[in-house]
Amino acid sequence: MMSEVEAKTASEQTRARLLDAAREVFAEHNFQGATVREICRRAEANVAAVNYHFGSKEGLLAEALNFSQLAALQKANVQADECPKMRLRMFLHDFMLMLLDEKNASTQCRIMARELADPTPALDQIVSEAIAPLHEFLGKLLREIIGDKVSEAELRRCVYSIFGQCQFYRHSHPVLQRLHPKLRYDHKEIEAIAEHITEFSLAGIKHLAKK
Amino acid sequence: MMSEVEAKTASEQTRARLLDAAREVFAEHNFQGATVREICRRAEANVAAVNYHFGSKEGLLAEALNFSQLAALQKANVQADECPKMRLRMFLHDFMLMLLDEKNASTQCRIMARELADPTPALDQIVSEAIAPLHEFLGKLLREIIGDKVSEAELRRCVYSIFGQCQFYRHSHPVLQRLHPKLRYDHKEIEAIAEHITEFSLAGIKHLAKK
DNA sequence: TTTACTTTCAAACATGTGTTTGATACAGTT
DNA sequence: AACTGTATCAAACACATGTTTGAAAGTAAA
Repeated sequence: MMSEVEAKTASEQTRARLLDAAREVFAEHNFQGATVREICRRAEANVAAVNYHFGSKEGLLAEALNFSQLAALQKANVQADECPKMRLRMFLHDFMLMLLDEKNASTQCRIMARELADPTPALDQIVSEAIAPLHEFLGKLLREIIGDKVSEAELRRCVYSIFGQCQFYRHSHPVLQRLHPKLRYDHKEIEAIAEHITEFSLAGIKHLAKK
Repeated sequence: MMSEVEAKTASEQTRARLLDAAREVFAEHNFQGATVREICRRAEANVAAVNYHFGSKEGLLAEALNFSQLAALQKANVQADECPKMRLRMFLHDFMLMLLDEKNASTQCRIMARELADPTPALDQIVSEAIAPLHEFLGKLLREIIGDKVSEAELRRCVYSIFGQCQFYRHSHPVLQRLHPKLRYDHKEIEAIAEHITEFSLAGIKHLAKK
């Protein structure tokens, strides 16, 4: 995930530290709940630093967003020399790892999840830069599997069905933890989840294709 | 959905007005974002009323939660004289109506969705009183369809797959609105969604059962 | 070194928050 | 009518928030 603190000047370093800290705090609390003071405390910067470098708390959030990992995932998938079903399996595997692996930089996903629940102006940016391309990507992939018999509206609902299953494990994590306290999102569990979603969804898709 | 303002004494009426207003405001903002002053303004009560009648903002939230509609839905479904597949279809239809119909009292669902994103002590109550029974209900229903060949863990993932699809339309509503501004959750659309989830999921379940 | 500019800092500002207070109005009982 | 416990109210309290300010420290070119 690479931290950003490798810049040059002292000013650039504080900027980078602020961005790192902001990603952490925005991932832990929603926009309203995250405080500038907490971010600055973790970045070891003065409270005024956020407004000096980013204009406002909102400006900081906008710059803290980073979708490069998500874009890379899609690019690698498109370039992979595999059949559509296999690419769906690969995508769900990589996507769920990104979504659930705690050691990884899923901070971006967490921030996005919080924006869904309580939108700020940043959601427009997230939708146009990250979610819309992602939905288009999966739509095209499903179209390769499903053929031309299925309407555009039905295809879209299949995309929703898949992302819905994926996001459930992130959104409902607080609930699942209470229902099954032993639950841990380790590598093995994540792969089992991805495999389940793949099988479940492929069956659903095929059924709709031949109906 | 029946408002609660039909009580006896003046004190009970303000209590009821406060609860109604609280459900509205908690549904619109998350717990932190909802302000006592806004609730009291809508209830046409004094700011001190919340603490007088409910002890605190948290106490108000705890009393504002109400899962009777959800429980009634399950009870009716269990008592229905239909085959399991048909009961799944009925459940998803009713559940999605409850989840998405804006005219209906989906305020409870909205509050629950907000608690998922940013848990407060009320989430424990929500999980034990509403979500755990709901998951158990759907688990039993799926077991009737899927038979005994599938492990408990796989069955649970099927439950997750279904609820994931359902919740997606609520959680991601802000996103879907931006992606497809013409989208409206009218009765017809909700029924189409429920039908899609039913077909998609039944295919997924059957596939896992015979694997 | 001097100068001009950028960056940091402690403090203050303005506002919004949940909660408390003490007085006042109201209800029902005697 | 007088009394008593309850409910309402405006005001204040205590605290947290994002942001601004003006001075101090730092930086780099002349």
